[in-house]
Amino acid sequence: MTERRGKQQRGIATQTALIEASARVFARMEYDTAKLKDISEEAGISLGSLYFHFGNKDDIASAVLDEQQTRMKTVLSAVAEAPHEHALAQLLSLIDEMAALIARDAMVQAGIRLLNSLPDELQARGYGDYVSWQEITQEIIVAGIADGSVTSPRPAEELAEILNEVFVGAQVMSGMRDAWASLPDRITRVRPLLLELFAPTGTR
Amino acid sequence: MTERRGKQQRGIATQTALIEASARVFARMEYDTAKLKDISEEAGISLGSLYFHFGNKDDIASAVLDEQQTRMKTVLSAVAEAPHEHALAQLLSLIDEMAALIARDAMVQAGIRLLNSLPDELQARGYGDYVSWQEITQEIIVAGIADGSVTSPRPAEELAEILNEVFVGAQVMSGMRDAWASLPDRITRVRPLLLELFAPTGTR
Amino acid sequence: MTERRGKQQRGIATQTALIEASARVFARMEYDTAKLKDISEEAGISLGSLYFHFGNKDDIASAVLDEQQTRMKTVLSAVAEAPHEHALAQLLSLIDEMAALIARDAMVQAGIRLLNSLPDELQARGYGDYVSWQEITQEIIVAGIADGSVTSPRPAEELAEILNEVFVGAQVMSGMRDAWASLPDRITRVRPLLLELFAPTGTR
Amino acid sequence: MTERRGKQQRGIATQTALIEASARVFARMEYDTAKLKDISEEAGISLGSLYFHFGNKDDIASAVLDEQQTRMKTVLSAVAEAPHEHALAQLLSLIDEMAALIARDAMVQAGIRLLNSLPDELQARGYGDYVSWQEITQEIIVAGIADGSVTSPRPAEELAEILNEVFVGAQVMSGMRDAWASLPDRITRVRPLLLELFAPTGTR
DNA sequence: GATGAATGAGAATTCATTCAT
DNA sequence: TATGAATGAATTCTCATTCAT
Repeated sequence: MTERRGKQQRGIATQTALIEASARVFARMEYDTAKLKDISEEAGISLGSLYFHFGNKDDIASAVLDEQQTRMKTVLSAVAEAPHEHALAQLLSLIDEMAALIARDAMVQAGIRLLNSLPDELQARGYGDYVSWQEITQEIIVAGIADGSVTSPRPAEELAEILNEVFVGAQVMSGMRDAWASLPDRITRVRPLLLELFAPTGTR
Repeated sequence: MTERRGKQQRGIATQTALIEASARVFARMEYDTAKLKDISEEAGISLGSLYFHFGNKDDIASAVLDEQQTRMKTVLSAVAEAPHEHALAQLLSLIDEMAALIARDAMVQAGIRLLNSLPDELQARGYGDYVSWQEITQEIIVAGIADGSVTSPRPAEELAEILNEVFVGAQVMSGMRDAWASLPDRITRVRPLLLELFAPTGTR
Repeated sequence: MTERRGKQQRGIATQTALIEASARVFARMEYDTAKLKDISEEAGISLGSLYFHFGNKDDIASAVLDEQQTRMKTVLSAVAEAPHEHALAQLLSLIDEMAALIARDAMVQAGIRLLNSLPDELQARGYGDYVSWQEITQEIIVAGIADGSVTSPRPAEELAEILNEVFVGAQVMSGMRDAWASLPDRITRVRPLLLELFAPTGTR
Repeated sequence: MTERRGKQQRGIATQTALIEASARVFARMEYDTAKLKDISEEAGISLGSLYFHFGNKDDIASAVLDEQQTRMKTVLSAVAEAPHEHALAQLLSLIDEMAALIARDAMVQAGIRLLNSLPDELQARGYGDYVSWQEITQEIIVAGIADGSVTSPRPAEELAEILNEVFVGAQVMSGMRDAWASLPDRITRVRPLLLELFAPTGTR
């Protein structure tokens, strides 16, 4: 019994190591560019073992994407539960936290890069879409409109879309330039623009 | 003479067809995902012929990137030569024209996508960088500061960087959603933000 | 431990089989004429496996050349350690042994043939040269001059060069005519000439 | 008529240029290593034209080999017709002349190299063999035995074979080291050995 | 669970040869 | 005659996946 548990634990450790190595690799290069050998070498674990734990390349990417979503949701929940003056403050806080997460977590970086280079089968599995993130921000924006912190006359959907664009732009540029290290700074830098977006000067 | 020209023309026609087919393929998928057979089939030209005109996959990507740069420079020159009230107007016009170009031209779309999926050797050849574009916009911004149309207290470099972020964000989102068709609209939509960026309300 | 050794052994066995099959193929035809499929079929091992063990065609040729050198050095050492009346006897013995080795060992035959058909990259790796063999014989000749067994007034370097020519001539002819089978006989046949070379009649 | 003759002349000039370019290329590398494009570039003549004049790669090699034989026969005849004290002198003279020819004539160099790297079909066409050369020298040796200039007790065939070996050895070494430039010197250097071969000291 | 080895289905690339002009 | 272009049949090489231990 103890032995079995030992084995299980060992297996889980391997699996974790593999997912983390995958994240590091996928954060560096596209899906097709990343070779399973790169991953097994990055993890220091044999290719055979990789296949014991994951059925194929797609599954590994899925695992990374799942883990990414988990980590993003954790941040999301934390922000949701923290007290905020109003919805706009919460939204800005969410963006800050998300930027910080991306900057520090290769798993999330990998997920971001994977979204742009996923084969069709995986796209179909429901990854490969910014939709859910956009829905979340949109909800907060709606709340902001309700509580008066968002005064822009634009519809919530459009605001969410624009926010997304700006955020993605900062992500892409920081991803290209310095492996996302500069993302938090970049976000800080565009905050005035976002404020103007959500609460234009004339309307405040 | 005519004979020679005839042969050259045929070759040039094939080469052009190949570059355009490559552009369509690279606009759809990453460098590694795109197979040379995809290109040769898209062009209706044999793989062998492809290799007669281009030495290898890298060379084809290079040719696409070269042609992209040519087309972007054409638009750039046109905007530079057109009369504008002031530098800021010129900058906004440039962005509009560039968005329109991207939306309609697979060559430019391919170039954009290639920038994110280029193998190292090609990166080294001087592609793979937004730098030159950023320098161009920065120059115009400097002119705008000089002629008073840009009133933001931020340094020109930072303004250029932020503009770039917003533009790239719109590119990426439109690229994912609808093959860049919505890019011009997206740019139109963020214009107020850009105005606020370059000429903040309090400073106008 | 046993398990690991078992796996390694299997791999080594395959590798050995591949090198030996390569030797047989390269002994029969030039580098460019030999196809990797010839080798993999000769070895009864898949092309993929060949690439698992050797990165490319050059590496296989290198492996063959390395093994050839090893085998030649083995003979060399054996002759060096065996007792001889004088250096000239040792030299003649070395030539005999080398001829016998060439006649019986496809690895060495392959190496010989490869030397004439190696691509430039491999030439550069230090193969593709008779120099070291010539240096060895030259050293023995110098010893022969010292111990009086070599009485020719020619400089040692020239003697080594001429010896080399005669030896190579016999190699080439036997290689063309009967896959090196006749080499030992040919060497025996030219012995009087070699004696005359090292100890001319008038000087003995 | 004149026009036709003009055209024919032009064609012959092209053909000659092609054969000579082929010779230069084949003198540098093996049959399989030499690419038809190498030849057409060396000649400065298009690949298409090459195929107009020669049916395929084999035919080009054949043409080179034919021309080589012509040139060797010319030297042979010249030596045969020149007056000599005795057959041995003629033989040595023949070897000298042949060495000089090889050293200066890329066509002959090409032929030599081709002999070792010819595909089977060409071997079958009667090239690929030193036999005829050996027969020629053997005949002279027989004459030498008859006129007393060759005093070796060895049979003529063996003498011819050994001569061949030594000559080939010198060819190969000079071919590898300096594109056959040193061949005449090498031949001069081994002359005492050859004398000893044909007229051993004790028998003169 | 884990590993090194093996495999086959592509993918990139080469090149003798043919074609259209 | 001559040429640039085109082609297809190899050939080398890659890599996700499977296998044996």
